[in-house]
Amino acid sequence: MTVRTRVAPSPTGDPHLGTAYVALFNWCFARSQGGQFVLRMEDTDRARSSPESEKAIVESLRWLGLDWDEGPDVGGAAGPYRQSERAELYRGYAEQLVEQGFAFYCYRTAGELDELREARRAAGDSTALKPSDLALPDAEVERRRAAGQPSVIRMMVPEEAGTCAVEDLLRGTIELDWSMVDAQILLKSDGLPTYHLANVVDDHLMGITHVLRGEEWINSAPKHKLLYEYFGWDMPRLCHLPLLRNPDKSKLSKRKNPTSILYYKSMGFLPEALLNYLGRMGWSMPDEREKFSLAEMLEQFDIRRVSLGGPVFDLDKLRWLNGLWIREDLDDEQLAQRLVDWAYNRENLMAVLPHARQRMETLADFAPLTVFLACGELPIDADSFAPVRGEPEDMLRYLQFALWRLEDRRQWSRDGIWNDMKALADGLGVKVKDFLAPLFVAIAGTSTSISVVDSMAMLGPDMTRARLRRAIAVLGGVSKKAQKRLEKDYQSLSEVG
RNA sequence: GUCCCCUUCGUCUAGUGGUCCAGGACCCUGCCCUUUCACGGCAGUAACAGGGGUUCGAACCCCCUAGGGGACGCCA
Repeated sequence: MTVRTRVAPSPTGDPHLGTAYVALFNWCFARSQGGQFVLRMEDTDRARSSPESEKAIVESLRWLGLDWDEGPDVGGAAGPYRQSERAELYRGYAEQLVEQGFAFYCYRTAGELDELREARRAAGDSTALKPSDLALPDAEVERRRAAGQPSVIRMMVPEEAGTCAVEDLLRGTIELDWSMVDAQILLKSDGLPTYHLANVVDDHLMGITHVLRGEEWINSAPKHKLLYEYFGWDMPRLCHLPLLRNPDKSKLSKRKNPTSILYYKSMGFLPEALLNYLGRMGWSMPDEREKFSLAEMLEQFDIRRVSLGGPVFDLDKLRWLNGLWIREDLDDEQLAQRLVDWAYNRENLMAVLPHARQRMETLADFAPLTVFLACGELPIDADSFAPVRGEPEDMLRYLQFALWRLEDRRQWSRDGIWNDMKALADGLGVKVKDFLAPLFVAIAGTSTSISVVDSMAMLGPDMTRARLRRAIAVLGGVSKKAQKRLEKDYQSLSEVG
């Protein structure tokens, strides 16, 4: 058997906890059955693919202690992404389906699609567009083709009433209504495949027998089943895992919770403990023990012990578990080494020193100056902002705008951050110095510190965003109403900029 | 709105018809240990979403309702 995890680089390049979670269960499942576990880099979307984000994911999984087998190299399976090669590969398969009558070219425009969906929705139907909805008169198709309008390849789907039965390892048979299944685009107008096509083609070429993926994919299973039938290929067995949740039960998301593995690393969590904790999400040891290594989990692994309710990611419990690992599994020698590797390494010191040295009169000045770089959450409260001049309302605005801007930032670099902050200050018509003042407190815990922009660059995207979020909360937060107004201001600011 | 999935303490969970007036862990509270804090030890608060069935018997099986979540993209 061969089990794979698709790893999808996020636009910001942060390796997501959910990816590690699914990878862990795929790993355990494959290994416990004596099978192969392979990775498939998912970057059919041009905007998401970058060597950096691929590297970040791969390194995070390695850091956690998950290893994988080298799968067959299907146009760059886990190695560097080779877009042109893969584009050709999928185009071939898409065109094959067109020839066989299982797919068709579609010249509809985005505006037309919106209208069609709106009409269906208004009628109380599902918004799934069927081949007949999308059809155009031959003459019109010919006209658009001649005019050089872009086209996509869509798959044929059943239009009559009925259901599609999908087998799930944990849930048994799931019946999905065909009315919900639209004529999915397989090949985009830029020539690249969508997930659905790439997923099916890759899995077949890689000889995948089992797919463990997030619950969010249940609804697209009929499309995948259909594609396997069209191609005449064997379909892998499916298993949908529950989704990790925010404290409010919604799908774990960056906006509400730090989700990057790198964040937890910089918060000082041990990889063993983080992996252990993920293994406790929706899964339990037969003897209910809380602390276990990956090897121990593998020893006892049984996919049927997965519980289906979406588990809420609880930082308190993770902290407790991490403490257990530190106390019970590391002697002083090992703990010292972990500390050095984590924060007090040469590379980190060399990065801060240029900023710290001007402010140092004794060596002892170094630690107080830089503590904020080596601690998770800053001990700040509303009073911490007292030295900052200006209205609390303005401070909140600055912090919120900075946060929004940095949430969109893809490349995390000192200069990029600086440009963002400068642009915001200019847009607001305030001095950069005043704009940055509350940020100092949020990031470093004090209004007198080394360059806040450099600090943010060193702390990394997730730690920076987390601190900004916390500062906003500490200052009383932004009410729903205020947020709406801020969003509007922010929008108009961005448009001008 | 339509479809799908899910539902045991605040949170993570054990539990697959009787051994459950529901067990463990985090959190919280109290006590002990201790020069402080923490660790550790002990104790306590706290849940089967609701309603109908099936059965001698239901947290466990079936149905309905409610709640939560997900999907409905030229994102994955």
